[in-house]
Amino acid sequence: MTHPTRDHILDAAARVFAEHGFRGSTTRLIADAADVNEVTLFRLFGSKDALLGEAIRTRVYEREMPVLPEEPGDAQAELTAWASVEYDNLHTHRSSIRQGMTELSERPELSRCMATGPKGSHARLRAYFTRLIAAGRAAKDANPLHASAVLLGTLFADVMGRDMMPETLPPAKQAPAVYVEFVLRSIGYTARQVQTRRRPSAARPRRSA
Amino acid sequence: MTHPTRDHILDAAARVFAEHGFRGSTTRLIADAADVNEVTLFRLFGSKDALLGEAIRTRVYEREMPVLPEEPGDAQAELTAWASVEYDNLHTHRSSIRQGMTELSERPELSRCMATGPKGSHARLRAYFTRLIAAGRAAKDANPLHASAVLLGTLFADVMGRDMMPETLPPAKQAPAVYVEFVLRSIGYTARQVQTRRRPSAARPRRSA
DNA sequence: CATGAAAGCAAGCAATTACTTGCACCCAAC
DNA sequence: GTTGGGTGCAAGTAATTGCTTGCTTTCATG
Repeated sequence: MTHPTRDHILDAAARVFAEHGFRGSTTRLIADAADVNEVTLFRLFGSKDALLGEAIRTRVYEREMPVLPEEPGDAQAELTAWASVEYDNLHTHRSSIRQGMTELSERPELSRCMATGPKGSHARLRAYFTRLIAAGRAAKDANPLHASAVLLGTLFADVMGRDMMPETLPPAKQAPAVYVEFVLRSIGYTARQVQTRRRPSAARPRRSA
Repeated sequence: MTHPTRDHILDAAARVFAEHGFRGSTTRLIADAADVNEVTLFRLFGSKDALLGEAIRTRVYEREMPVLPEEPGDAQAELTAWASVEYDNLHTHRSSIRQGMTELSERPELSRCMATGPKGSHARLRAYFTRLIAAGRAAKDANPLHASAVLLGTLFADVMGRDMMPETLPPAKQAPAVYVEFVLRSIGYTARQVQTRRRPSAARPRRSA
């Protein structure tokens, strides 16, 4: 209970930042949003830079990322589940992400913490595709980096563009599933049961080793 | 020659906007970039809003868009050519596009002119895929809206993300071709010569009707 | 050369903004 | 009860920013 208002202020600062960006987030605006006196901001955080820096780091970029199974089972289902979480994540933070992207040129110190999330997602996704291909469940000449770039890129672009032009996109509820299916088709994914049909009743794929 | 400096100033304003956004584009900064006196800006354009509004409209969003043939011929080649132009376009204006996206909430009047470009691209692309499918050159159950959303989205995301995390993307020079091939695979595209192999020496596809 | 439109220059104004200071207040712990 | 850490409040400061004003300079045209 040393600082009961710190979290509260950081939340408010992150909200204001998402809406107005760095320059637009005046200390008055943040203080009003947090319902504290403007002076309190400076006493607790020292400066606007420090406050917004901590707010952005802790409320936007240090979020948990979904994981993919080590060993691919039902790839369609697993990737759809993964993509849905990623999609919701992106959607929730779309304003902050937009603002953060434009701030990159003026605040390069944010660059590293901004990129870690997507980089991690890409690494996990590419590894998953690599395993899928190695297991012979997708075309041998399929390129896992391309598949990952396309799937992640499409999710990202959907979230960024939907507000402005929703009619150019599939319905939001189906979007992750649609994109996953599209990508799996391209890499020539074959479902497990088809692959292992010879063995009797292999309907339920084994869990990861 | 009524206003020899107008164009010059608009160019400079667009450059400053791309780097600093609306709030960051002070009239002093624009005047310096255009190498004119600050007062001239107000005499010629009236206000910062009017100046930047015209600059953004004319220098960023009223650009020419590449076209696709009415009748699909060599879809791989045609789409790659189209995507390359679109990609370069996006790349050239990526900073302005980023800035514009964040400004949407505060300057909704820009929304319409921001969306026309991508909406047009999407419409053309979807129509092209529709014809390709109707011509029996792609899977009958392929969805042209999905294909268009994925291809455009991937191009967009590539351009937006490459500065920050290039290692998660294919090399820039190959990117458009890679994405086109990936999408064509997914919709089960079959090249013309394969389709019309029965007729003798139909190597060169006919031009559009 | 004379004229007039357009640009430059110096100065300033009012509003905003990040940040500071000094003081009063509240409330839990000793 | 009193002490003390944290907060609110009022006021202020220096810098920035959009925009204006008054005047001088430039320069192509008649």
